[in-house]
Amino acid sequence: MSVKKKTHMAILGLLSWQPMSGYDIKKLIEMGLSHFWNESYGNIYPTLDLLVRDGLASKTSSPQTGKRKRNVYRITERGEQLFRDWLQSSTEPPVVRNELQLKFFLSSKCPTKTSLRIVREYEAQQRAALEEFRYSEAILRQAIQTGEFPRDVDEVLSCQETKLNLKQKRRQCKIFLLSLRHGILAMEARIDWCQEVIQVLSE
Amino acid sequence: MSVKKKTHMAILGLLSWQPMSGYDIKKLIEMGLSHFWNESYGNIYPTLDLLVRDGLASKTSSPQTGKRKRNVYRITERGEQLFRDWLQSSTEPPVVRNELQLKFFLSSKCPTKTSLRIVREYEAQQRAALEEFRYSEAILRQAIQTGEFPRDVDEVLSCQETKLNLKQKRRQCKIFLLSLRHGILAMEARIDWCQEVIQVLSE
DNA sequence: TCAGACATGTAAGTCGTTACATGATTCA
DNA sequence: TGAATCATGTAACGACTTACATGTCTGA
Repeated sequence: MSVKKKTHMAILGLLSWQPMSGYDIKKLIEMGLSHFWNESYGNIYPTLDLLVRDGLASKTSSPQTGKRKRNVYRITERGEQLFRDWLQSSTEPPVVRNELQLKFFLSSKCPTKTSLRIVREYEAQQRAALEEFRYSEAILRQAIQTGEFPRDVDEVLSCQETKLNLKQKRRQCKIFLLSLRHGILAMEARIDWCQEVIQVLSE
Repeated sequence: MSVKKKTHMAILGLLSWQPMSGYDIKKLIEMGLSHFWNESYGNIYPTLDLLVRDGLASKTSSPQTGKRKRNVYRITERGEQLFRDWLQSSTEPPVVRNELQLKFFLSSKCPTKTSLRIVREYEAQQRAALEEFRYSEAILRQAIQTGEFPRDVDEVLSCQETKLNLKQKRRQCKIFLLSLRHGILAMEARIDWCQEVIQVLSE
């Protein structure tokens, strides 16, 4: 059993926090991971089946009286083991395909204003995204300081099985924040780059 | 004819510089674009066929006497048009999947040293890549100042069809350099992030 | 002469998304 | 009552990559 399919590991990692349904997983990723990871339903549901097939997770259908049908998945011992192995394993740098950079590069034979338009669009996108990120950042910083976790953050952090104490929660929240910081620093660097381009090409 | 398949546009854009073979395209990408774009042979050759089929490029087989077989592709008027349309079109931000960030995020329930190991590996990777980039940067800066273009850079920039003058070459070289700068700024930001993580998690 | 670059291509597989299909429950 | 959200799934397609297959030319 090699450690390679990333979706498997992503889902396993989330299940290692708490048992969840496919729907939960999707929502969780949308809420807090979308700036570095994304999954579609069409990928999540089949993967959950495979995890069960391979004994890495177990499925509990819960059509409890009056309740909606819900398939809750729980990570198994083997699943935990595989996940830990993957966490330890080295990470190959991804093969990049950045369409905007491609456009910019290929604009070299066009008029300068073409290059500039491309870069300005990029800058606007980055600035807009950065604003949202900074907002989330402020909320998280507050939460870490005060110990008062906003509803949605708490949902992500909370775990019915093993009640987390405040210290554990704070640590998780810190990681959460640092993940966000990666996005923020990356965006700031991109905006700096845009400024540099505009300056150099305007000479 | 919509503007969507990125590989088509990447190849069209390179052909807009000068006629090339599939092999040339691959080498060119490996040499100068790999930090923001990549293509495999298994993608390039079929795409070239499609471009010809759609009238966006023309193929000239040249098994000239004594020469090796070589299929050279030339962009057509329609191809140029489509490429320009694509350059003008807006660029959607890519759906990201960053395995390292995923690992870091999912390490939040593990011991701190697990998170730290992940980040330190990342930092080492970035520093190694940065060093190479800085080297290329120095060469390009020199070239722009002196007007003396190194062999491989010149190969990328040169164009048998329409001889470029020094000014045009310098502009292309600037774009080349600025593309590199994007990579450099991104890497520096990532290294900064690693430092921040190490500091915060060591408290 | 033979390794390594040059050169082209295909078939199978990987890994994912989009669109579709279905239906229950909640709440305004 | 009907829109929104909850919830699960599948089939078709998309956009590649990898591995394979094949052969040529060049220069040490």
